[in-house]
Amino acid sequence: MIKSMGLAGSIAMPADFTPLYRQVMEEIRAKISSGEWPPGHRLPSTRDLAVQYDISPGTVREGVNRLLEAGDLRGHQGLGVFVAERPPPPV
Amino acid sequence: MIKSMGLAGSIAMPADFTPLYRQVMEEIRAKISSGEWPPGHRLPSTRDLAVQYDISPGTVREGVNRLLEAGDLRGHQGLGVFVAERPPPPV
DNA sequence: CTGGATTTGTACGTATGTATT
DNA sequence: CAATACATACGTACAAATCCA
Repeated sequence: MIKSMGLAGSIAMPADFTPLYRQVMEEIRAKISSGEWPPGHRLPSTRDLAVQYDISPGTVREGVNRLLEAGDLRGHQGLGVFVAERPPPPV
Repeated sequence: MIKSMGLAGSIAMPADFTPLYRQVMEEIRAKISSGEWPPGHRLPSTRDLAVQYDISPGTVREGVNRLLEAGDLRGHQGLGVFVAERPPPPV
């Protein structure tokens, strides 16, 4: 689950803070690794993910963009974002 | 050089259109490859690059973010963005 | 065939927080 | 303390592609 922690206006930021967009990446990668979202699976729309996580669409997009760049996901305009058929090559 | 081509309001979009943020990535990678920006070199600030390219800071950031993720660049808050000392591992 | 709805992709803008000089 | 610069988060707008009634 993604917790925004109410950063704005908070007194102190925890040392182990993980940015929301990175939490999004972790959530998605976890679902892929666990098999909940197998290769070819279509993800919920950006807007739906934003509603689910209670964060802005732009922040979801930020995380998804990096997974697209990394090769974990494949995006198709008008269709959706899908789990890559072949996992990205390890570093 | 980055040319925005005046997308908004244009009659037709060229088939070989490359997004502005990708042109930014190419420009930066070209300067790194050519040796103009060697490892450890500090890049101009995001704002300065935006002025140079005549695009918005957010779009520069979009390209820089992906190069940071890919390992080509290293960012340091309050300091700037630097060419990575060691090039990212090839895919 | 046409038009609307949906969804990704791109671009821009604003605000705030954090780190360094 | 002030200025600079990156990092994050949110928001808006429009274009392009797809699907479907």
